[in-house]
Amino acid sequence: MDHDVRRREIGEALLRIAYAKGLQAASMREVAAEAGVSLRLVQYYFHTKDELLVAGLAYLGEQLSARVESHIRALGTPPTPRGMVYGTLTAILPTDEESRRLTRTYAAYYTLVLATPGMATEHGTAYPDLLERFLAKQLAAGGACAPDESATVAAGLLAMTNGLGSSVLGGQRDGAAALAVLTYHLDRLFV
Amino acid sequence: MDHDVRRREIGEALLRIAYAKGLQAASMREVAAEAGVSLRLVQYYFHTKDELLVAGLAYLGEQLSARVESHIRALGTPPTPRGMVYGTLTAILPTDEESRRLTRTYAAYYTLVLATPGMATEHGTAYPDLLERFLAKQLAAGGACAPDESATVAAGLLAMTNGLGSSVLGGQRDGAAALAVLTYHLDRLFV
DNA sequence: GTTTTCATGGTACGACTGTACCATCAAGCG
DNA sequence: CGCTTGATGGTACAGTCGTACCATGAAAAC
Repeated sequence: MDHDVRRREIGEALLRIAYAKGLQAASMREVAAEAGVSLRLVQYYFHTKDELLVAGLAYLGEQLSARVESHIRALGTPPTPRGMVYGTLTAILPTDEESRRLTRTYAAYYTLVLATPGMATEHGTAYPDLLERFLAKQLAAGGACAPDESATVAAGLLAMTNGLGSSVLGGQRDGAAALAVLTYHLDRLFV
Repeated sequence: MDHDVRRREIGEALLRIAYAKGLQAASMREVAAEAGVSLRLVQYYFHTKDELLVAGLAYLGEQLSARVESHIRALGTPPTPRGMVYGTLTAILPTDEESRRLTRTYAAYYTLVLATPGMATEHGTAYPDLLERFLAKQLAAGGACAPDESATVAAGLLAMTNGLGSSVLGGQRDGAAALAVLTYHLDRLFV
């Protein structure tokens, strides 16, 4: 069987466990059972647990960026700057099943990433920075703020979205309420 | 020796470990060593590990709210609504040693709280909600926004602050940059 | 056809983990 | 004085963890 396919299957099993029970519940044996393979196979395709965890984070990053892209693309043509910003931020806000899955799984990785310096930087999670620059460009293009302030506004907006996502995951409010808060602030920006 | 004092000592040891190495590194033995007591004593004062973790979270919550209060009080009299908002939000942004300690330790608890439904609600962390209402009142009093929008603005502001805090902890930017983003948005609100 | 390589299974090992159990010592109380 | 109660120490137990080791079958290479 194809190596990459197998690795992905096992990686997805890890992400399912991380989503449902958190990373601390993700032992090698648990992942093997979830993927329907033997413990030895998990060891075979990922020599060590760290390798498995890192691969899982990479898969998750792929899925997240794919979701953002498809969300923007679904806005139809031509996408206005306002639509780009709206589409990007709503893509990473846990409002539907998929985004809830992605954000919650990412949250499961959060403490691990914090406790492991260099995990985010080395393994494909410079993504927030990229997103922020993209947002800044769209904000400036849309005339939502002065060009020299776009970076600041973008940073604030992305941080707000992440913070709202956390509050949704924590049960403080539901996705609709979070979306309302976000759109209120977006509407204030775009005239 | 006083029971409460002992419990607090051990709880603080737990928080130190959570801050430095994350909660997953906080075993009973590790906590005992950090507190300079025997494993048996940790068991004696906290019958189970869950009890210890919950107590640690409670201590952390105390410290966080104490920090917010003292930060507001340090603004001098009379505190303006703008000062209240500014003081509250900068208190929970990791800009100095103490706030970095508090937020990072809280972040260590984050996944545990998410994975344990009812942990936040049952054990003294309805705090975000309280904070949000307080902010909303100050925003309305300060004329920063229409009274019927103050809840939305407060929610957005608190979410932004939390998101900025996450980015600081994740190494995406430093505390000063986060503070700059926050003050920019606050200045836009208060005339 | 033999041999090497790859993929897979099973299992054992040592190091942890949380918790339970037993012993000891001091203090207070009858 | 004797006895109970609270505080502490040490340690054992059962389970789980990541990882290493050995075996086997199948396919491919020579």
